[in-house]
Amino acid sequence: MDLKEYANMFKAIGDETRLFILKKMITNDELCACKLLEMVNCNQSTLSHHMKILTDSGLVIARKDWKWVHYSINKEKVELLNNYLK
Amino acid sequence: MDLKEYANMFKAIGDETRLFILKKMITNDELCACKLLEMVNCNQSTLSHHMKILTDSGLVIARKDWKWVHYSINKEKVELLNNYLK
DNA sequence: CAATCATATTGACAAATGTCGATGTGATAA
DNA sequence: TTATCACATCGACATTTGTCAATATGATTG
Repeated sequence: MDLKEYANMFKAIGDETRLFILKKMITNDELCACKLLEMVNCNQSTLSHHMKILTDSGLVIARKDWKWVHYSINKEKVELLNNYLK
Repeated sequence: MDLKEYANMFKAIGDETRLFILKKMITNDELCACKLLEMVNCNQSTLSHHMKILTDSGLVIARKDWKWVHYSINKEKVELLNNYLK
């Protein structure tokens, strides 16, 4: 975990929609894409794009189950982020 | 402090150069622009631009003294950021 | 097989971003 | 006054970003 990766994680949540999603995921354990789509007020492809950025950053984990994808927080990475500016 | 402001703070440090600067400022109390310029490996106007983004976000405070501008962490805001994802 | 479902990918676009050189500003010094 | 200093602003540019409609994928169901 170097500076670049941290910057990338901060960038991932430096967007209102994605920060909203991450907040929801903190209190919801797991959420599938369709549930998120109801909450988020954007296009399905846009949501998919946002989720890719969040998972690529490492902050979010995607778990495929049947036809659904369940997203959850990567607690370890969020913890690292919370401690990085101390 | 609403979602938008938080997203904006995260975005401010979602850039490698600016995250580097903020990290330096955590361990250095106050730094003037010219000191930062030595550390950062970018153009003076570029640095000025980055500092504006950091101060606009609220994470950094600028104090003008003679011809120098001294930048320092806004501890309160950084603390809020550290607690936002819990 | 064809149809449906949840999600991903593609292509396109306007808007935002990071960067630089050049210039402006406002204060101090000679 | 002119020159210098520290920093900000402007103008330009290539790159990245967020967004959507359309289409693709891959698994399930009829």
